[in-house]
Amino acid sequence: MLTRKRQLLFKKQAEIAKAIAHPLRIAIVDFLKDDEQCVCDIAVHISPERSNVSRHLSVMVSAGILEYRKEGLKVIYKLKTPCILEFFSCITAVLKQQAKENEKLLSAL
Amino acid sequence: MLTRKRQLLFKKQAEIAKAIAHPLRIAIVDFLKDDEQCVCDIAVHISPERSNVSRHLSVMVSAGILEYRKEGLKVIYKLKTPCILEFFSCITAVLKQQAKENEKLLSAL
DNA sequence: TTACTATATGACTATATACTCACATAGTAA
DNA sequence: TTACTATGTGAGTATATAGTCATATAGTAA
Repeated sequence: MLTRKRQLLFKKQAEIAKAIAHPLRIAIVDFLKDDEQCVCDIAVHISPERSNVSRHLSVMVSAGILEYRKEGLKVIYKLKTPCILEFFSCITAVLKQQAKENEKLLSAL
Repeated sequence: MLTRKRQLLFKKQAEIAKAIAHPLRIAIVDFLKDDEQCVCDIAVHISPERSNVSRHLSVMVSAGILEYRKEGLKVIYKLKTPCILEFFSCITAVLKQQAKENEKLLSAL
């Protein structure tokens, strides 16, 4: 059985993974990959529902994925742990494999 | 705004991320990192609730993270996309950074 | 001060997810 | 056939998450 210590580790890891596991949040992370951005620009780029964007941003801040600074009226978010981006290269690999399998299946029909 | 195509991509990526984002599922992936394992051993190692373990396994199979084969009565699961493991090294980096910050905060009190 | 802009949050509803129990299925062995 | 073992699933409840609207806060500018 798992030790308490390992259980705690897996729980923490799951919290971080959960904080990424949403289409809009992934879109936000992708949008932030090169540069920090204000909520205003994130909203324009990702989704017009400001309050929803705010919530998604705060989920990722709580999880330690993003950080922000205030500049006048604007709040500017940026990736705190850019290695998150590597995660997507793996996910993309999973998706490619799935596509390959579907292709195989299709050609067998 | 996001194109439909990119929205679809982010949705797919989120599905895969969601399939990992659970403490038990992470524990299972970790348990499978070196070798394939039957449900019986996974249950012994991770959690005694067989039906719950079954469900978590099927979530990850649907997402394309795991695959399985049957051998007699046993069903043996293995990682289909081992790059998932790299994901954890990033998550661990996030956790380490958080720990460092907490330390800093503590020493400032 | 008032009016304005950018962002965050409370409260609510809708939906998704996790867990549990009982039962079903499928393979094994007598 | 019956009895057994390993695994999966239906149905229910409990909990978590997402999205929306209205409102609050904080900074700016007149």
